[in-house]
Amino acid sequence: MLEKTFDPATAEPRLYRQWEESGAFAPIDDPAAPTFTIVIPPPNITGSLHIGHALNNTLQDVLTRFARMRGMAALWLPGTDHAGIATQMVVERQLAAEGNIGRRELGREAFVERIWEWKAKSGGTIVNQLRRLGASCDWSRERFTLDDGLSAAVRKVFVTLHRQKLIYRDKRLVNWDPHFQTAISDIEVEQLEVDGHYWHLAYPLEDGSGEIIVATTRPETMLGDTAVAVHPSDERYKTLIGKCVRLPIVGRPIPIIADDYADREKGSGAVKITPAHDFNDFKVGQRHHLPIINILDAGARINDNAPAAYRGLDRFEARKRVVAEFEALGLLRGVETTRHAVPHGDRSGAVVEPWLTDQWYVDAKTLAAPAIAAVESGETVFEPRHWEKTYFEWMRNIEPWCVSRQLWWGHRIPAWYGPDGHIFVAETAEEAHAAAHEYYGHDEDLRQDEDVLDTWFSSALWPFSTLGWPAKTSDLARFYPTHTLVTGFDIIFFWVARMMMMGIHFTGQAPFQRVFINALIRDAEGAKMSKSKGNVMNPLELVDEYGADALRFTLTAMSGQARDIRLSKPRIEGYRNFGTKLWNAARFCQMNGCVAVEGFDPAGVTHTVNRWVRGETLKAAREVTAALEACAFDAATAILYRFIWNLFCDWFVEFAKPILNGEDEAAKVETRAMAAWVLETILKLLHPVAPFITEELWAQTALEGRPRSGLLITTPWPQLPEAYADAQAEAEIELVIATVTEGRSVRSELNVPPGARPDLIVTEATETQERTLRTNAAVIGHTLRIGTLRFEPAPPNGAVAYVAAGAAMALDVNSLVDLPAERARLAKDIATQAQDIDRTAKKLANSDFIGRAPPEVVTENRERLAAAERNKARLMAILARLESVG
RNA sequence: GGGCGGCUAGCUCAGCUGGUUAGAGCGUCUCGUUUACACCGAGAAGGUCGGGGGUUCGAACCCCUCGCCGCCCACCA
Repeated sequence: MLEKTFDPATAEPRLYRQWEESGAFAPIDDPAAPTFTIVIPPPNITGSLHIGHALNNTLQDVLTRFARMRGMAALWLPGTDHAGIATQMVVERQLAAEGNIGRRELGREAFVERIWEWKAKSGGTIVNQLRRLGASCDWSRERFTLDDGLSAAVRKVFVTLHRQKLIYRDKRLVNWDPHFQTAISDIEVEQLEVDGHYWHLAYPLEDGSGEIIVATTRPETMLGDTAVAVHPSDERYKTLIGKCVRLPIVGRPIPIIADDYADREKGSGAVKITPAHDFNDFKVGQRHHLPIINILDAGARINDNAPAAYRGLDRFEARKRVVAEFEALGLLRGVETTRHAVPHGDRSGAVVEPWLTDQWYVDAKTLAAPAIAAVESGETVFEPRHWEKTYFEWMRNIEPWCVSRQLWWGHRIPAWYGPDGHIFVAETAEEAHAAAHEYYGHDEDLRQDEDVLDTWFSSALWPFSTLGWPAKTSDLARFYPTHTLVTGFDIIFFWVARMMMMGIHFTGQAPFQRVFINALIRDAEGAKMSKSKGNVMNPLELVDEYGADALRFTLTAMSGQARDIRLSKPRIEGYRNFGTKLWNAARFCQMNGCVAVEGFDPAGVTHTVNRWVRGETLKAAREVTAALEACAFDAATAILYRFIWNLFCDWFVEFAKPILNGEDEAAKVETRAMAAWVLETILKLLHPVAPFITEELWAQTALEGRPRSGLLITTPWPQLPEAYADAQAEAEIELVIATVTEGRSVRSELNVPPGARPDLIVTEATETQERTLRTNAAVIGHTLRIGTLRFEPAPPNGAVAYVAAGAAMALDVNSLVDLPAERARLAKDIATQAQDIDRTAKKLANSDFIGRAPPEVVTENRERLAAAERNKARLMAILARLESVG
């Protein structure tokens, strides 16, 4: 016998172990089976499961389980990301906390060794947390972006792209993070609005004939100024073009140049040019062949290119000093406060500096073209579609991707330098040396590039590197391209776009057929969850509190497209209750001997209730299937919820009761078998979203006397024949339900005592309706709690009439009736009908409507009007009689 | 400055290519120990679909416009 409720705490770990040990997570071997592949967005090894992961991975699991049950070779390939900066940060912090020597003192090799040790101990945390959610990943294929295979893939890609001239070394301005002292890519820069100042500085003309005023928010950069630019057609400055100003503090003469970049509307119209520390100025500098004077070191302190007094000063200190000195020189011409955007490193939070260095770049523009085409052609489809715009927008304006990082944790760049600076790019040191030997004609000492690659470089290869590429493995042949990628919009640029580029370039095929972009989870107030706000919801705690299924169902139900999800506990609680409801329905079935019958064919059932529920089950199965195919997760859960609670529990189980307690043995046998069949179908349909409770019920509602032969996780998905639909049964049960629903409403509004069992007298009904009501008398009797069901031309005195699905009937509540309440009820019903008549009649009186609306819509309205008029007349008659009696 | 998404019941959200009386869950109110379930059952109240204009026989849905809210990209003159 089932317990009263499901106990997730004990059942979940047990069930998960069972699944894992059964081998169900691995794709089936059948070469004929179509494949369905999802590669997990690899979580950072430093991470722990947050609610966003919970959503993202739940959806992946739903899709994977769905595909698996449909007989596909379903592979959900898991793994983790080495997360360069994040991991290096964590271990550095740990070193500091333990009072150890720092990274630099420790040395590169020892430090990296230290990270591997840390990874061995803590790197598996998040993966184990995924198990608690029920994630059915094929753990035997788990990968890590820094494992040997993936590292080999990274080297191969780098070398190949270099040979194709799609990776090159270049000296240009990069976004430099002075905190981590590494270059970062454009998209790792976050523009933050901050309060700042706008200083107006006067630069005296060299010939003493006056001055020119420039405005800046970064006065310290003037130490590296090499020109002042004005617009060529700016009358104010025309005569100054070609002259020089003497740069205050520095004393260097710099030219006044004409360039379109200068905006006459902004500031004074003259702009200082610092090619070494501003992206726009850099371009101006190139156009005019200006010297590039770098005044910052890697830590963003002023270097030796500046006057001695400034050397070693922090940039913000230098800023104050420059302003003070201008003021002292009488050259400060004004200060305004402003709010403006300042670039920050997304990891460090430090203000990023444009800085001139040598870095490795990927020619993203070239790689992007086929990646754009793949989405244009529909080879890869974004879901929801509008994200394609975001993708296109970025891809069409893509800039070279800086992939080198001055870090230690990551893929070391496979480039070696000879003594003369010649670069040998090779997959191994041996190959590099061989190439050097050929180049120099003898052996030479080579020095490997110190830098590592951007973490996203290896992530970009994830869909094929994890399947064994560059080797031509059977996995690669079988599971690539993958089917669906489920991820957040925040990494469309970082990850999705780059996987598209690399995937197409190296395999000729886009890595996914479909990219499903899931929503962002916010708290109940709509605020983004963050540790500092203290509004984070820990998914593991929610699993502890409500069970994994409840959390999964909630996240799935709320993952409507293109929308933030506001997660709140009452919602999760509601879905926990839903599980309990199902559990108890199963318990009811069990108590009534509703056990699956071997060889039972629902096609053969004869009882109306059973034919009806068969058709409804078909409908639900069809709709859930379609919804899951389309990633309409919210629709899928809504259908399941309604079918299970509002149809199976509320109506079918109630209808079954009188049958199961009745005398008709044949009907009992049939209904038991049918109830068991519907329940089994429910368990299957619900399994992808709520795997634990369904698997547990599957086991506990085993065939009579025998355990199940297999687990639900690998049980075939319901594929029901269209012939299960039964319009006649549907119409009949509709009448029964209307009879009961309307009758209940009458009882409630007239305050008929719950215990009273009034007779129900049917006064007007078609022959079919009469037959239906007759055959379902027991069912109506039980659900509406009436005495007898009779057919008489007129209701007895004191009976309360109502209309259900066009049939007129009356509840004989006699002395029980509350007259004023009854009058009010009738008046309300009449008003509703009158309103409907009014609206419909108006529509039908419109000749345009008759002429232009489709005929079926017109007919529909005619019928509607007739029905409403009939109903109104009946109700009026009843009211009149009531008045005469009362 | 460019772009995207949203604005529907007290709250959170559904409403497909325009077509009956705009739905659900939660919350609220009334009633209920009917042997699956109080993590339950029955009933009820509650909405001028952000404002305005237009197209149409007909608009929550299509077009224009305005207003808020959120986000992305660009912007350190």
